[in-house]
Amino acid sequence: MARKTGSDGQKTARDIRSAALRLFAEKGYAAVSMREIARDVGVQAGALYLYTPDKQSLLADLMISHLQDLMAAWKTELARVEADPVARLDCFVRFHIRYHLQRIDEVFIAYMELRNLVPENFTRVETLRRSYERELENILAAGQSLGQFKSTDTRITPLAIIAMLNGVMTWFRDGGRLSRSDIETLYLGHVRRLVGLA
Amino acid sequence: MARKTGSDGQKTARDIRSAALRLFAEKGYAAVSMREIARDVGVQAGALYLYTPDKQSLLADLMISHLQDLMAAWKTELARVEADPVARLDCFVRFHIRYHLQRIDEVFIAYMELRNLVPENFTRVETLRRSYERELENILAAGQSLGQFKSTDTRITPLAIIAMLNGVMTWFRDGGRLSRSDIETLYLGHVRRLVGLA
DNA sequence: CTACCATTTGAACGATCGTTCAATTACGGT
DNA sequence: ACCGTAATTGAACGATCGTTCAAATGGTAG
Repeated sequence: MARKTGSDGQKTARDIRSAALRLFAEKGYAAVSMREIARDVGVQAGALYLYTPDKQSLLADLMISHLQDLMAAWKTELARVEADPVARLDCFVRFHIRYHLQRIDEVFIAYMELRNLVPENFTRVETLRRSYERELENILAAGQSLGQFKSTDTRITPLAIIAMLNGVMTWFRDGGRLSRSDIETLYLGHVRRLVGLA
Repeated sequence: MARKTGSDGQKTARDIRSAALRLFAEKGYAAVSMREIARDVGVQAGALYLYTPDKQSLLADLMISHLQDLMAAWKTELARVEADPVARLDCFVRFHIRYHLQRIDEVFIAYMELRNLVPENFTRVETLRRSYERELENILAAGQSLGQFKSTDTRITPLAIIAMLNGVMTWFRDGGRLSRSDIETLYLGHVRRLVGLA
């Protein structure tokens, strides 16, 4: 028994990625076997290797894709906003929350599975994260130089803000007391005050 | 060959805990074998079972102990502070950063290894975390009712603050540009502004 | 219809895992 | 010195892991 009726390589590829993403986020990379991913997709473990060279590449690819997509999406969003640092900060906060709340599993692995990357992949992921963080740094630096934001450490304050925003992804669930829009607004308030805006 | 000269059960117990803590934090629970922990300590894997019923108990114990110690330490600290919410908030922020910067591995596993707990242990850990979070909630609620802090969501704002504080543990290293005391002061500034102070 | 490529299976390899337990040795108290 | 308990070893069990690959089957184009 081999190839099955109706098999579709492109669909299988997508299914593998999405199963891996979900299972890695839920149980952790090391705790999820290739057999478990395969079972979830409905194939045998050996089939996965037609789509990924190995387990590590599967994880790295998921993480790197996420960060690249994030950056591309941010750039698109940024292009729609006026150059004013206050408007950009608002935009960043809302974007970050909205984008990540739609990709909770990606956020999880992007932050929690760094330990499972081999050095080369770790470096690539770190570099991508760093460039995203630098976007917020630039906004804060511009706002501070215009006297709009309080003068703070422009390397540390962005880290603080992003950590705070990312915290949402650990507890938020649709159907709770607060809507996604509520969260955006609440956290925008936190951030605005934190940087010294009303 | 069996018991070795100079063996000391109490020392071995301590060594096992500290090796497990370090390795779990560094590589993740699922990625670390009992053999690796044993090797680190200088015994065989079978020896670990004199000290812990199983691997899961080792993890759960590390996490639960940490949270219990944290709460005890916080209560001790709190007893030294006047009842003023502003003073208490300051105290909480400095305490949280100082305490956790001395226990980076514990923080790591307390947040990153929840997924690897069996339901019963998960519940116990969640309960302990929740009671710590409630301490900050109480401070904020008191400060808001006295008009000292801006009126915000007293469930969400503490989560935001703790997430932000915990972010420090992912990047701080001694010997960098900022000292621990610098970090405390910087983050206290963030938090004070965030709650509408200063 | 045929040939070729795509897709999948299932068996197997070498490796490691969590855990158990009988045997061995060390230590301390009487 | 002797005995009982503590501490450790090392072998082994049953299980699972990541990965490879030859064989088998499906689908499509000419």
